[in-house]
Amino acid sequence: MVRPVSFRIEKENPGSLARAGVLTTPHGEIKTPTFIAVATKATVKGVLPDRFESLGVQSVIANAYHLFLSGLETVEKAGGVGKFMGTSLPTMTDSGGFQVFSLGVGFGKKVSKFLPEQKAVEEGVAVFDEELATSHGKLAVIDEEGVSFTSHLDGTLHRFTPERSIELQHQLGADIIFAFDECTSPTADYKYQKEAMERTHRWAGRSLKAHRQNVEKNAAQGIFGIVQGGRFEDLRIESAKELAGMDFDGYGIGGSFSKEDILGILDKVNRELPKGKPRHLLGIGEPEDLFIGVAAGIDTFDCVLPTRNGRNGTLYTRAGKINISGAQYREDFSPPDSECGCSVCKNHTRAYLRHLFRTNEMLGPILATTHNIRFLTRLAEQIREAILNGNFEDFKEKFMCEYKN
RNA sequence: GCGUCGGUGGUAGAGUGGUCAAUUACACCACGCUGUAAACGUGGCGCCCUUGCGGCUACGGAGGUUCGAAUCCUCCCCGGCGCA
Repeated sequence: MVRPVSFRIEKENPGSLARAGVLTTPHGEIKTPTFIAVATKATVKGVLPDRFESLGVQSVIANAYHLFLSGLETVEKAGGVGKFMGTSLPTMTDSGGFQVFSLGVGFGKKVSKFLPEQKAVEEGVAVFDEELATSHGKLAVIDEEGVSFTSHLDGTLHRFTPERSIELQHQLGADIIFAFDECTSPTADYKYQKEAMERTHRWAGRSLKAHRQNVEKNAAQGIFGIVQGGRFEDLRIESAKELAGMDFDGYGIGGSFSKEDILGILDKVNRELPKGKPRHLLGIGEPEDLFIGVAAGIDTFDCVLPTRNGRNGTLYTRAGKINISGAQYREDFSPPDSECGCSVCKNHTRAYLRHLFRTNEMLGPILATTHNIRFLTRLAEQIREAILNGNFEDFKEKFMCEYKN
């Protein structure tokens, strides 16, 4: 049968794993490399859906955990997350695995290890030790079958299993869904990392099976597996090999937290994955990351930074990031980025954006986010062009030379 | 003119004999955010420096009481309110 999601490589870059390609989905093609905008709760915060195309956004990724907690039924009745949002672009949903991590370790960078205790599961009913969870300030506890967690919104108890996550993602109806994985803390020790990775592999198998068994959804949605293994090279390679042996439509690289972490071994991971299938780097997407990722064989990226930074007043420019509320921009009547060409750069000045942020006007975050999104999608477009023209290395060097941060 | 209440750091506003260079908020300055519990968070915010449980100057002004005052007393200046 013809799969709903397929990938075609147009051109490879000699000397690296970089390639330009086309990812085909039921809702159209995605030209890669590209940046996927994050729409966690069915909205790219601050960006009107009817502007996606003019901003070069080819696809958005929503989140099963967040939409499960609010709006699931509505989204399903609306005809899926894309239709609900009012966009005809291809969509993706993340499985919620990352939330297990962020809720499990608490918020912020102060990560701690998960409780490895095996929670008994009887007759498919979750046994949740609330005291155990709350005593550690955590909202989630993991066991072999899945994860029990309390909603960060109202404290209600819920349980995700690979099967459940896939079911939710079927209801959300995105073109591409992700296997349910366990995203570990980057500081987790080898033993736990290995344990979590092996569990993720088992969950990957269950996720895949749950998806393929649903004939209708299997014909309408593609599924990506997620490589784990933390910062350990051998685990990452083992994970890639293991996942490569499963019949996924594409792969996500998860659990990456910094350039120091996964980006250094990314190419080794990607060499183990099927060359002809798309690779998505989950959650990573600073400008420099795009170059590193693409060179290591990544096709698509998603990252909250362009939107979050936009809301918080940080703008991307060719020369690096700037904090627009800085005093030095008070009378800077130049555009955010002189070469960007987006509607914000065409019509507005740094001084105006600064003014909007200082006065707490909602248009400030909106304009900043709009520009940031365009900055990333445009950069990806330029990278794609460079690959097609055979001058990826030159473009990379030129950009990195000017971009400071 | 009499009476009364009040004058604190950019602003508002705590403090009402020592632990006060002075709570807090806002403003201001800087920085950070990487599969979004984030339109959020952290730090700074009198001056000086060899940056220290350091020095100096400060709570309208001048004096005084006291070991010690933003805090008590006296006079002056300024403002609100009331009566003339």
